[in-house]
Amino acid sequence: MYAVAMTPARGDHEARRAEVSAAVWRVLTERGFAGLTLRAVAGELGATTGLLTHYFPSKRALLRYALDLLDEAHAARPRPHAEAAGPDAEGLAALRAALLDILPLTPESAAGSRIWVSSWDAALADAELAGDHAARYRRARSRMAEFAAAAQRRGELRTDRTPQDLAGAAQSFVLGLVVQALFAPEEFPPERQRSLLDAYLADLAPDRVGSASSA
Amino acid sequence: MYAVAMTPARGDHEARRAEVSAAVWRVLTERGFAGLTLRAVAGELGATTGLLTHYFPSKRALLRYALDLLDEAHAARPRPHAEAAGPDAEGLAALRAALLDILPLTPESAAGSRIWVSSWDAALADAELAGDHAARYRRARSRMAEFAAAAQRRGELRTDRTPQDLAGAAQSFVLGLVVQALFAPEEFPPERQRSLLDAYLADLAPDRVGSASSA
DNA sequence: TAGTACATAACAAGCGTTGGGTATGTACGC
DNA sequence: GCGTACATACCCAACGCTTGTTATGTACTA
Repeated sequence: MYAVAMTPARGDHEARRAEVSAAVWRVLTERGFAGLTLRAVAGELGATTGLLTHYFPSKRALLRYALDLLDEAHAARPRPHAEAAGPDAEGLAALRAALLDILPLTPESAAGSRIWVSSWDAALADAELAGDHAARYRRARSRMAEFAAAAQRRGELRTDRTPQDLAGAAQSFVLGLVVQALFAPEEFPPERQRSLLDAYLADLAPDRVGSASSA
Repeated sequence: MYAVAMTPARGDHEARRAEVSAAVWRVLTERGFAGLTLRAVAGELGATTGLLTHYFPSKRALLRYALDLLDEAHAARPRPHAEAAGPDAEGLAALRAALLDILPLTPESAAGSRIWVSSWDAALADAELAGDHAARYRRARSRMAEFAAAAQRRGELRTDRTPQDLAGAAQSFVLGLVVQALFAPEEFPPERQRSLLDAYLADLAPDRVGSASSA
């Protein structure tokens, strides 16, 4: 339950930190990094900056924790696409599910995407944040590379590319689609995002022989 | 000539504004948007904030002008890829050239990419800036859609997709590749960016019969 | 009584912006 | 050719405000 608990079991330190992080997310989606101030976060929380400094030593620490938590929450959340593909989906279905999970197909995931895109500026200017991001994307890539390798073994993906190239290319495609969808949501509605992704994946199928024959 | 003229022909208003914009670019590449202050720009220029306010009514105006000028400069710059493909290249070659021009293949274009990615946060929080960006990307997409349509007519691209879908997908792919290259430059060196793009375009070829893709 | 969980208030630093001051031009009547 | 008049191009100093951070006070809990 994500109810807006007034006070979360006084003394529950970790829950309070999570609540603060959620307030950070809200501020980021609404005002971007330029609008992320301690007072804005506190206001979003109905509290004062004194609360924030009680739980976090600095603004940077607060931000890193919020981003970490967002990433974890994304990884741990119920995944409609992954489950639709079956909990132990392998190969192409798993790859497709992983890619779909990145796209801003719902308002909530759009808010999350918005935060990640926004965080790129801060990250590129801060070595530590950049390292966090690089690690995150690398991890996602290697996970997808495993799916791609399995898909190749199953004959679902063309084998004239390495799984790493397939994963890197697919992640590129999806990340770029996220950006475009954020800037032109009416031009890239969920259905089109899905169809573009499926078209992309269809082109990665192994060469079919004789499907349309001509000399 | 891009010499660092000490004073650009006193009275040359526009040249000064361009110089200021260049200083903005430098600050953005080095410190990101969080570090973009009038004092930083002035310091980069060896001047004071008085100079800036003399040429621009506000910081926002200064930023918009700098981004506009960066976009124009990109569009007008000598294009090695476009020229290699021939000045009047059409179809797939033109599309490939346009896509290559977006990738951060050189340190200079990497700096430009860095600025654009950084600007996404500010843009997503500012309707006017977001409009500028959306217009820019839309324009680029429609240009590429024309190339794609020509390529289809020439039999260079598969025809079971609309030119708009092909352009949108290609731009997504390239934008995402830009992001990944910025965060993991050692993993996405220029050669790999190029080969990933070429692999992507190869998959968009019309279905070939019987010729397993040579690789 | 001790400690946690805050609110409150103040701090110095830095921000965008403003306005006054000062050179350095250009225009023009003489 | 020269002095006056005015505009341009800046520097400099200061304004009011916001920022992250710190210190202090206070209520509640155990």
